Amino acid sequence: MEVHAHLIILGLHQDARLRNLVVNVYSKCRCFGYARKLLDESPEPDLISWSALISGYAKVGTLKDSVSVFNGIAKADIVSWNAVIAGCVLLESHDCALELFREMNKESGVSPNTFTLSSALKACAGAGNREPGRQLHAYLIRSGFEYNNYIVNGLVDAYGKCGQSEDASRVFKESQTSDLLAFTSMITVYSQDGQGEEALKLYLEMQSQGIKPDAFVYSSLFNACASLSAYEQAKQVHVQVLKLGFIIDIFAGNSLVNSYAKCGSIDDAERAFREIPERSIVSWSAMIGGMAQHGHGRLALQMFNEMLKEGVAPNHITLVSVLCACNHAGLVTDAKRYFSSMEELFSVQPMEEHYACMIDILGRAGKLDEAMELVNTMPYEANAAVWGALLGAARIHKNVDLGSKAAEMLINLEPEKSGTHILLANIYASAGMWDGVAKIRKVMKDSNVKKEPGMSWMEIKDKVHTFIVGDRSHPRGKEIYAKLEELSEPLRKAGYVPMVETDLHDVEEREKAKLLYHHSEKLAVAFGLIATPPGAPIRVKKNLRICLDCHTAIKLVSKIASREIIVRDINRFHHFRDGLCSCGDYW
DNA sequence: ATAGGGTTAG
Repeated sequence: MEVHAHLIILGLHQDARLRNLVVNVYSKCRCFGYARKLLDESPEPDLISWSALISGYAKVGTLKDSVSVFNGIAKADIVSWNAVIAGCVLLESHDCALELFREMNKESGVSPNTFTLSSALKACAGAGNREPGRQLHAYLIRSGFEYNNYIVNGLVDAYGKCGQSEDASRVFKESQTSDLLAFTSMITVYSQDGQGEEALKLYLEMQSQGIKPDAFVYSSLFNACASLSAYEQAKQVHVQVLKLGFIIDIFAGNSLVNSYAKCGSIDDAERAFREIPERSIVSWSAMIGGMAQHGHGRLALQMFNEMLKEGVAPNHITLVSVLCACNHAGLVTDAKRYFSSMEELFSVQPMEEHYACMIDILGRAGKLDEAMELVNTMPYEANAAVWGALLGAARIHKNVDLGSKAAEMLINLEPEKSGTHILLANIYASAGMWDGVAKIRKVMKDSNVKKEPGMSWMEIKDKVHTFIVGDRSHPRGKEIYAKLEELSEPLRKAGYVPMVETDLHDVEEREKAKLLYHHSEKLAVAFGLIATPPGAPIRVKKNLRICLDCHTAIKLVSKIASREIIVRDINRFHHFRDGLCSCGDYW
């Protein structure tokens, strides 16, 4: 403003070039009123000034003004097109950005450059369901922009966010880039796609090329460790960060908290949490969610209260975690209180997820009527999560009617999932309805639905050991089976009786008992006993829900062998210690 | 003058 005043005094404000410069200064200083007025009055406004104004409006969040300035330009040049498209992306109007991009290509006669394409790719990534597409990708190759770092990064990111990790990886490999951001994008794609091993491998390759990682890389890496449940790996990466002298930033810090929690160490998670200098709502949610998964319901609620005391407002995710904490700890009354007052106290309207969680809580606790009432009165159509919760409740409380109804709905919604059939078969079996079991077996055979094989993992140093039921291919297989044999007598004395569940495999009863004793989680625990020093905790991960028989057996093993055994199954953590499990047999 | 990567649940 002072500059403008000065120019007026000097009588120079009529000079077109100076005028435009002043407009730019105004735009940068976010004095858009002045900038626009000067431009409107200007006899020869230049495109540079208009573009600065377009982008300035977007940066303060007023897309309408940004677009209207753009629309007012008689003949837009490349920079003004780029500015308005980037503005749309910045404000997450991805479809608007792509629409403008199309219009530019078709009607304007202006050709896109790397700036335009970079924004267009980011719009594809943001829209999520719109992959870069053959046309755009082909254009990039034709135009020779293919190996530009911004473009490589944009393509990798867009393919990744659209769930096409193979395309992302192909682009990345072909580009042979050594750009930090492209590496980060590729590592992120792998870690979000559940390919933790690949993420860690690429991180090593990046280091061997002498590329210095930053906090962005580490937040993705910790996520990779979380998805692998790789405690030792997480620790190693954490040590590297500390050695590099980074003060962990908030994203990497949150990621680390989550990672330690998902790797089975809630204590390490809490230490990492306490070390975050400015904890955000994400930090608190991660910590509360972690405690919930570990079955520490009361502690999670304490944490939630501590958060409220510090004046941090919960969001919808925090409240899902809070309800989850109540669920895993069987705190029905608390859950009801939080659920019914969340809107009033925290201004968070209950969403589908909160309803699903509440229905799960009621169902598990055996309040099936209350659960159904909530299903019928909630403002949403019951989705797979809701029917899944009801099916689980029906299994626990042996309710055949509810179980078959829920299963029917689930099979319609997710026909490809085998778990539904299996759970329903379990319900029929526990009610002695063997013809029902046989019918399901036939349906599964006819529709080609295969039971997902149960698998368990155990990490020692930086090697992951995989186990499948009855598998003898592990290098120490003989010792593992010997260990199980050795345990069978003390187990029997402690009261263990094999619970031959209805298995959908066509095997003889005797075979079943043998298979049961060699379930993947039992193999992993036995391996843990022989491969780790006495007294060390044993951490196992399973891809499915832990089976009832294994749950009973591992409780007893924890006492017989004086070991803490931590099993992360598909839903939660089980901490076995001294003959008991943290889930209180409620899972 | 206009462009790139990361965190929490189910």
